[in-house]
Amino acid sequence: MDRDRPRPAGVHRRSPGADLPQRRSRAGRLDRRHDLRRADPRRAHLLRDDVAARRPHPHRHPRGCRSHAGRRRGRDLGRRHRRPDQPRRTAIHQPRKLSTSMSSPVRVRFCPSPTGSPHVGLVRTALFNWAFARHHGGQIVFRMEDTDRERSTQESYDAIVELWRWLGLDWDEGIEVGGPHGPYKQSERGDIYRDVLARLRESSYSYDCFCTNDEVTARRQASGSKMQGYDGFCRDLSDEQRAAFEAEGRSPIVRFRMPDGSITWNDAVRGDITFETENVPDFALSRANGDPLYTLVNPVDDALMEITHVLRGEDLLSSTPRQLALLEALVALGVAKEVPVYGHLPYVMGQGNKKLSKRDPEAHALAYREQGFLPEGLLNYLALLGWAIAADRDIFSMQEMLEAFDIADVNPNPARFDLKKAEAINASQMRLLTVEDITHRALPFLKEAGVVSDPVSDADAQLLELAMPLVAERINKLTEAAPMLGFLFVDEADFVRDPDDVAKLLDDTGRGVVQASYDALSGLHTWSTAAIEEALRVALIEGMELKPRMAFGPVRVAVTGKRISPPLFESMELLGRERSLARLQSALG
RNA sequence: GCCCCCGUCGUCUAGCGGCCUAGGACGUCGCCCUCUCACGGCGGUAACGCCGGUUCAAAUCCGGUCGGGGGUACCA
Repeated sequence: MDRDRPRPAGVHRRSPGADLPQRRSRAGRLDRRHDLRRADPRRAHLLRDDVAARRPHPHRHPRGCRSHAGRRRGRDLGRRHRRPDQPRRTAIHQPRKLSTSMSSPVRVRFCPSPTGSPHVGLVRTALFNWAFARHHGGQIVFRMEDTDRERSTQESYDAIVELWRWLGLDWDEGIEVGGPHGPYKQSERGDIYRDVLARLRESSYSYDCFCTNDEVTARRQASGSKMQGYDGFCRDLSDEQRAAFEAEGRSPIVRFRMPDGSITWNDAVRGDITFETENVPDFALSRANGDPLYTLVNPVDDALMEITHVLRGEDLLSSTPRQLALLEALVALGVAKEVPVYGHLPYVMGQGNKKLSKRDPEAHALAYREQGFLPEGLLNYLALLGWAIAADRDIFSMQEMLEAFDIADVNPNPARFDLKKAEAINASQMRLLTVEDITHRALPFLKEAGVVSDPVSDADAQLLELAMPLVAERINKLTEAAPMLGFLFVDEADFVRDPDDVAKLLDDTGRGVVQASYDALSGLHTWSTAAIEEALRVALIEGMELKPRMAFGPVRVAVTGKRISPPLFESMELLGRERSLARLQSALG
């Protein structure tokens, strides 16, 4: 075996600048940039603003352009039970010059699976793709990965589209809008996959495999191998062996033949990542019934849709060497033009140290809309999970984000989803809105809660316009407007007071305060905020020598029904003399 | 087991060898404002996982270690 042979220098992956250390730290992105800057200040700038977008071939060091002559070939690590007399494939997986011109436009994709309720991690990934593409003036393709017939649902599909539209994550081609690379639902691309699969089978990049899982496991156990995954048994089947399997009635799956050697790519978020392919078993491209698998369709569609940058979740990182190898095969077969740049975004974690799962209530993105979040608020918060616009600032618009966004600035470590902070960010975004805007956005919630009529009557609209300034500045979510405004809109017959608040504040003392208030207000000439306040202060603070807190509490409960309300005097002005006095009266029992 | 990723306050982050007795935000605690709530203002709390190495100088570079996470499918 040649396993002990020293590796040729510069094999496949090392940079020409051998003096430059291969750095890997928690801020790998910084190291990359630093290296680049040192290498050539002019390029450092380029990289930051343009090239980071359009990194060279993923198998090359960013400083790129190394010939692959010295690349390790045919390194046999003894895996896959290859017999010594068998020929060894060495030609595949030979990196080649690819047409990754700096000027080719950025193309990214959203590619959710319509299974279940869309997850905030999915939204964060989409947001970074969006910001990246928009920053570079690129295009976004929206593809629906619905190959899993069992789990894909129309409800989920609709929820995703609705969510994306609500968030304003727009796309240039894909589902719902069409485009030149359609269809954009994988379930409608069966012919394409069949065709690609056929070409792969004709080539030596793949082979038919007749093994069952149990057989593979049994062989692993028998050999004492600790490796997991497929063992390469069917790699070089003779015609006789093949015929024997077929005679047994077995139908094969198509397996990709992983090349020897190592695979390195320059991850847009993490820097160089290398896998020895001995640790990457041959993988299935299709089921025995011919159905293509994700392992095939995802890279094929990226290739066919001419995706230049694949920014996806960290959970897919370990499948990247397989995809890269397949993509290179597809390039060799003329199916793909080039291999995209890959970048792996960190996880969004939930409570504890687990990836936020669909079981966690915080995971459901659409729930935030129902809870009264602004799309700006959710997006702003999600952007903060792994990215920062500046050292001392975390409130920004999507416009500001797309201007500032650089994928190389994305922090590779996983982030925990913090609902409190999400709410605080949302609150800050809320304060940036005008009262008119908040009114407009709160309207569906007010209708839903039955506070205003639907459609809104003129009277309700008028009152709302006067009342919203009182609440707009004190709510942190859209849903908080309804409970604050209810007392103003409710019919007198339906007006009720919170029993707890009544018990606490409308005791004997409280009723005395209400009586005094009634007396002070019933004769008031002008029913205005200032006049009401003046009258009550004279009667309660000066007359009864009450602390303001003690004085106005009972009045508040009497008039608004709650301990917590918009400012009292303004509220009473809006409510009007008659209704205010009637409520004071009715509170007396 | 094997492979890969990640490691700065409780949480999200800034940090690009000296601007760091480590900055901001959320949370939390205290105070102020105040008719409730919310907003707003002021102040406090709290972190470079550990051990080596390189260097005049390390949160930052290198190695190791420990810890966390993911993958290891005819799922995606």
